Amino acid sequence: MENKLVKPPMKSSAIKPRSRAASPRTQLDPERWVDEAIEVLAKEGVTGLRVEVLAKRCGVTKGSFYWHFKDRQALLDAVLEQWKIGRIRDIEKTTAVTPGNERDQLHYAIEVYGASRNRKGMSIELAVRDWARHDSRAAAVVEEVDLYRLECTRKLFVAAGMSDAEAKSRSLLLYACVFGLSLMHYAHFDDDLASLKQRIAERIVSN
Amino acid sequence: MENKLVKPPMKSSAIKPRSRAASPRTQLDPERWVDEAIEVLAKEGVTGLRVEVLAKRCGVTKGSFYWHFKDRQALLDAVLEQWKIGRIRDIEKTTAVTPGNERDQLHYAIEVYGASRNRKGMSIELAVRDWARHDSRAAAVVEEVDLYRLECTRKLFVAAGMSDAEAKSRSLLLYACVFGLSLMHYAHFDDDLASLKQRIAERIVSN
DNA sequence: GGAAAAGCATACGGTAGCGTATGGAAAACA
DNA sequence: TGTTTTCCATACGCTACCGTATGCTTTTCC
Repeated sequence: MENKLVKPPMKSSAIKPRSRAASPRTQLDPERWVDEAIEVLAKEGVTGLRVEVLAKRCGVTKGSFYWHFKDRQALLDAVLEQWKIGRIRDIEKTTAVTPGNERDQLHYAIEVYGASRNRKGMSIELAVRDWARHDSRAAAVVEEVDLYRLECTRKLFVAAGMSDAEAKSRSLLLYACVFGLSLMHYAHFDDDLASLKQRIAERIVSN
Repeated sequence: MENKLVKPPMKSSAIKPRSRAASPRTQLDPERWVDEAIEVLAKEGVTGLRVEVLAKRCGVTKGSFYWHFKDRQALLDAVLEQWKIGRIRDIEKTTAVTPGNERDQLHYAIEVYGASRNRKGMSIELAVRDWARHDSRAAAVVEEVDLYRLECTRKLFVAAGMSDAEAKSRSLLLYACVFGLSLMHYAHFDDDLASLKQRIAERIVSN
């Protein structure tokens, strides 16, 4: 008893935190909670992220939750942390400079968010950003991620031959457009949305 | 009794819905509720738009609310309707074609949202768009407003001498960027955010 | 001035959610 | 095997909501 930690020990390794080697049985949840929480966050937003709802999704009750987390806020913090880690790792993958095809990478960075695929990722993105409008913790994380992203694509624009000032403005334009598009409802604005998006991408990336 | 209407009579005129000409006394609230609701919506989001909270803000109790509205959903519908009306009227004002200075109008349309002013308007905008992610009614209204906006700026781009296809893509780029920027946290990305925004606006509007 | 309606307050039942307390089962350890 | 620790279920009190019922007060109308 008296074990209410903000974060449980998290015995390092991914599976089987126990000492023995063979016990794939009841499968206890170290960070399963956070993964499931992010799912709910994407679909319902922060306000829909209730501990009793989450527990039901995990097939357990609140009792389990409050053993792993001090309170709801501790879960929210963990969600933000995991989201940040994941985003930064993703950005590094996408924007690692490979001299010669920087513009292709920029196009890829645009497409990766825009399409039907990665719909879930964008849902999380929007949920976190809306969250950030009311919560300073979330706002801080979003700022961190944004600055990292902006810096990464800025480097790509510089590597593609642009001035520093131009690279900065293009970098901001790129992400603003990506997130903005995901916020709009323009499905009936044109028959050929693909080429519409293509034009936009060219406008962002080209000289 | 038995007067539960989805919308009360709304005796046409703006003030004094009564017949007599002189009774500026207790000030009963026909659409005051909706105005106040939009305030709350901007600050707390749809999920924060509770009838008891709203009633307290209006200085009354639920009893009053449920006389004016059938239920919470009726208020939400009224909010959406009023938002739509207001947006469309605003767009018409901003983008009315006055031959010769279409590009200035486009720049103005960008600035009008971007700056410190109109912070409240953008809060409402984002709240409604987040709302639209979970509610089909809100989504329909957002789509309507978006298509109207996109069409208006499209005409401006055409009037400025662009091809139809180019005008469409620029129009979409414009609004995506405007909303996207309001979603990001880039305050520390550069010392001179003003010229950064200026560059972006040029990229959107210029040839 | 009195009846009728408008506008609001109060009180009630019901649900959902948070966090706590406590006990029980299963695993780990000795 | 027995004790300790881990992990989870159940039950509780509390608050914030929604929507309804009912009654009171102020206008409105005749």
